[in-house]
Amino acid sequence: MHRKVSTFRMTEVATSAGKPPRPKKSEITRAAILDAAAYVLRSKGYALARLGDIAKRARTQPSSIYYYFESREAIVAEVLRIANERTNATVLDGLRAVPETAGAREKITAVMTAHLTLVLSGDPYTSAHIRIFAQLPPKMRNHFIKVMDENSDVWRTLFEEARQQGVIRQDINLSVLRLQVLGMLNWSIEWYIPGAMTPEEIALQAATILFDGAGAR
Amino acid sequence: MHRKVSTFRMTEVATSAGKPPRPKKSEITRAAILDAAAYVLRSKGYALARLGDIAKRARTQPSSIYYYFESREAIVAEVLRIANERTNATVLDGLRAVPETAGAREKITAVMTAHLTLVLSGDPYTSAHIRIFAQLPPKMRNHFIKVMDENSDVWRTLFEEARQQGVIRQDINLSVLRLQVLGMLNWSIEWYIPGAMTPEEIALQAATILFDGAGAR
DNA sequence: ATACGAATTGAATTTCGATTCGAAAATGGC
DNA sequence: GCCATTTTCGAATCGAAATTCAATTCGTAT
Repeated sequence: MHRKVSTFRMTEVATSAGKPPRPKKSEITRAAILDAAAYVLRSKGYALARLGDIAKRARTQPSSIYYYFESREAIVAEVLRIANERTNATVLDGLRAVPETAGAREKITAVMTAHLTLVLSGDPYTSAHIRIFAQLPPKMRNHFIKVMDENSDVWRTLFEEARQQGVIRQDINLSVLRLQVLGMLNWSIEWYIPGAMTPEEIALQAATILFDGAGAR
Repeated sequence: MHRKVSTFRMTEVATSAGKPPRPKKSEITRAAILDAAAYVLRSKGYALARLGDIAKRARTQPSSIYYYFESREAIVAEVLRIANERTNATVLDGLRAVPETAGAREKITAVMTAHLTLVLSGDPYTSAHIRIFAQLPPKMRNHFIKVMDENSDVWRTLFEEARQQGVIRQDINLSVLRLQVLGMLNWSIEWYIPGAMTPEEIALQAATILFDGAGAR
């Protein structure tokens, strides 16, 4: 029953005749349930995501889900945890892809592109996160507000760096700017339709607006 | 039971001894229920907004609500209808407040300020609308997508006007720009905390970014 | 004061979906 | 093939909330 993920199996390999045998097969099912949950949460929202829907999509039974998770809430929480993990990792990857010596503008553009691409690529975890966040039970919401705040250190740092380098004007409030940019990016999930423009192009336009504005020179 | 709102009472006044007496008292209760619903929807989200919560806040009983509305969904739909009505009216008012002869930039700034002020003033209808929109049952959602699309004609027109006047560069996709701006504004409901900056200041910063960018000149 | 429609109510009903549970079935090592 | 453990499943259970309904109260015009 719902093993804690943190049971370090690695150590077992060394101690040969360890008593607790290591599971492994079930990880697949567990992952399938989470994937299904993310998908259903994204499309139906927190309210209408039934355990039945999730089970069906994961090719299992509602009751079977309880072998892996404590409760419906626990599934949602895990989906969100993974979403944050992915988002953060993706953003960091995006940042690593540009040379350390690059200017703040280039770095911010890279990070914006990475973030938006993840969002619009339809990654169910990230999409679900954005979609249902506002609808969470207060307790869970507060928890993840903390998590998200920690993750936004990258952004904060980059924007400050930009100001240091004189890339961003003094009369702009940095915190608000950061949140406005994230709003511009995250809200796109509400209107984006694949086909017309690629996520990259949209991110690029957002970055252009951010730095140069849409106004004629 | 749930009278159609459209019973024109005005005509009655003239015909003196009209048979159908005009209701009036109940309008108050009906409005109270809607206000309460908007409030609860905003704070708890679509999922957790119980009829009981709404009734309590409206100082009535869950069962009483059915005297005024067909169902829970009907209440939500009416809240959203009003929200759209208000948003649209507010934006139009904002636009009327600036002289017809003003430039597109000035007009767009006015409209952005009007919209954001309504959103951040905490108007429960507007806030509820933004918050729960993504969580609606598909059928209702589709309906309101249409409504919102019609309402965004003002925005569309203004942005096109701006381009005509050469205020917005050619390499910017107008549709995407409009949606990005709305994202920047609407998402603010997720992070705004009264006190630090006024809605007007935030709108102004958004407009500045939109036209001039945050980048140093 | 009375009558009559408007409005409210509390109790009963219904519905629906999460959760529990014990019994099977699959799996894997011997 | 057999045992022990892991995993699945279907049939109840439970609870919460929406909804219905018959009875009552309220408002007001006469």
